[in-house]
Amino acid sequence: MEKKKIRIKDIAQLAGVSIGTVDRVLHNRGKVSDEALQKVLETLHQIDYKPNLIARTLGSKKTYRIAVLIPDPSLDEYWAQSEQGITQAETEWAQYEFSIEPFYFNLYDKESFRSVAEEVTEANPDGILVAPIFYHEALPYFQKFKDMGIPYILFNTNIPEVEPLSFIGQNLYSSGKVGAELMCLGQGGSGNFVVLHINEDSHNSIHLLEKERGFKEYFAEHNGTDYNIKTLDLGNLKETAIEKEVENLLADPKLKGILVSTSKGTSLVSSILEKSGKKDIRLVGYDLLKENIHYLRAGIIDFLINQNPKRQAFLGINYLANHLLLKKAPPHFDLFPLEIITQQNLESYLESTFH
Amino acid sequence: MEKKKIRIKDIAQLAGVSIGTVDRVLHNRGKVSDEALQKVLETLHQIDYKPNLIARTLGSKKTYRIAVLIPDPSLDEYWAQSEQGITQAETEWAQYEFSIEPFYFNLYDKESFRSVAEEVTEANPDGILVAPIFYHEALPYFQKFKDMGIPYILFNTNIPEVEPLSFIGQNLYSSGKVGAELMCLGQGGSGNFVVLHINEDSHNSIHLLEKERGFKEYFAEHNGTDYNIKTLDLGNLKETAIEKEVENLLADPKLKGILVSTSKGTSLVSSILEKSGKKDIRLVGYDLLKENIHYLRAGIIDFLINQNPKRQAFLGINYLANHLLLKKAPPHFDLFPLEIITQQNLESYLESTFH
DNA sequence: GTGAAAGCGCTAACAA
DNA sequence: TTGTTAGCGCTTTCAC
Repeated sequence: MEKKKIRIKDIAQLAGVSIGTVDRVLHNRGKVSDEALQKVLETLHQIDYKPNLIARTLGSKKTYRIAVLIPDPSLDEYWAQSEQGITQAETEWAQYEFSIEPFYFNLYDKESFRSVAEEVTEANPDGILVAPIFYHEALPYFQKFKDMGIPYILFNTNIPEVEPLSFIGQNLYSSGKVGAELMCLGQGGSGNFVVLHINEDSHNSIHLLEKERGFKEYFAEHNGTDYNIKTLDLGNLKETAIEKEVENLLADPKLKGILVSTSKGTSLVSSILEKSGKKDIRLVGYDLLKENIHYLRAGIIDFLINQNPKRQAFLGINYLANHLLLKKAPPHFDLFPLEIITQQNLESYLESTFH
Repeated sequence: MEKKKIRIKDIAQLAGVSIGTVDRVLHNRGKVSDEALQKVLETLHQIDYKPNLIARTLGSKKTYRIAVLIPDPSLDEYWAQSEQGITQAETEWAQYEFSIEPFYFNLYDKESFRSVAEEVTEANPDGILVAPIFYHEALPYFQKFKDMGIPYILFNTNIPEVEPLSFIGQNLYSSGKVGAELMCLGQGGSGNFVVLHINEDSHNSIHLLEKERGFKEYFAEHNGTDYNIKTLDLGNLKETAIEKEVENLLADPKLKGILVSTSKGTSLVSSILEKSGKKDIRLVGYDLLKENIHYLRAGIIDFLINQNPKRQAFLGINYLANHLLLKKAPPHFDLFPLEIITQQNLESYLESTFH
């Protein structure tokens, strides 16, 4: 049971070489003669050496630089919450040699993503945390990062084929199903239902389409034929135009419920629904934005699904830091639970440490 | 922006004393003259010193011992989940010199709590994590721990008057309200509803009574007079007797729903309800036990409220470790969100790293 | 190619 | 009561 720890010094002694040589072998850096190499490798085989990571980081003066590539937090409350998570992780790691360099792109501008991603490659960081919401624009950069040997972690939106070190986020297909379940809860599944995409380019974002797919699948699984699902994509319209469209929807007497696929869109639709005075439309949306909290309390929004952007980003930095500093591999996937927020459990989410 | 790190050495220089003295002040160990003390405290005030924990653990050979005082995990699935959280925390802190010593008592035997708590005091650990489910039996031990200067953190059940370093758990009053909300969702609030306490000594546990209080309060706030709430305490009965009682309940044609206040009780009631064949009774219970998961999937249970025992225990160890190692104060309260589990979001909870 | 030696920031033992 | 110093295990530099 009681294994005494083996140090580099011990290996050196056993192999009959110096500490420096062992170090060179362990990290294959510097030049080592074949003879020495063999001796060290052999003793390494015979024993179970576990490097003391604490000593390693203390001894090394390297400071790691992590780049964060996300939408500009000052333009969007959802991303502001992500940024909070990053800041929190930053302070927790402050004692070590870490620096976090933010790179913000415009949520509505693919070009800006491109140019900012370019800056990231120029900065040549030791690790990257990125929310790749523009699929096509992001792809080539991951190839670059890979070529440069820079590890990257994705959050919010996954692109499995770029093989990130880790993905942090939710299963959006399931998310859509949960949305549908909440839609039907207690009111049956018959009538007209709408999925609303607002404020993002839904064609380019698997993101929203996945939610839509799950939503429809739930109905297909659970209901007869007595329902109708409509999808509306208001991504490119101005606010007044969106308002018109939503009002049109609400005019439908058979409309039973709306799922809004984005957090910001949820606020917008809530305000329109409130103005309309209609009380019997079930509204399900996303995330604990200020306005959404307000409308949930007011009973306009019936349910929110929480994506927990703050914690997503927080864990992203944590995983990267652990990987770089302690060579500790993060999970390949960290899929967050699909948290359902209602009037009654809302406060418990707001009070708890991580929301 | 660019804060360079402050070392003990720097403080010593600024204060005009030696690093030994600074160390003594920081940890108030050894003797320090008032004059030196003042000088050091003053410079400490002026700067923001963050000790390098890596260097500290490397330099120190102290190994901290944390005692964990909880119900025997092998006798109860809920507590088995707590234990998992402890194990996980243990591995995360493994690199530092930490050891965790478990002390298990019998969930159904107050005497065993007493004797095991006695063992804890004899072990004289550096910190204690405890789930004080027996109120009266626990009280005197906290006094002892306090006298011995051992910090303790409570989870699951709070006893504010013993002034723990931290409490980790849920607001049970709100939990009862959420239970009531889920009870009424989509089916209105009229009819007969029951709160069932099973398998624990509810008189001695504020725990369950708080949930009950919240449950009733919700109805008082939201409904007219067209409802009826009954409380049933089956704590001391045998399984067959419980079964009888529940069957009696189910015979009531006006019965609309049941809230079961314990996780184990939830399983039991589910099996009875399933056998009865009644499909229209709404059942709300607690926690992701294996059986509960089964009954939720089968549609017998409509909603589960997740208390997240694993994470509660995990954070307990974490807070203790941070306190001991980093002198970092944990939050006085860490109130967990009241997570609502449905058929559709269940998998996302099971898949996610922390459940 | 290799070994020796000086740190990294902190603790703890020792001398003064 | 105070200052000095030798580690902790590893990295990194610098002679040889």
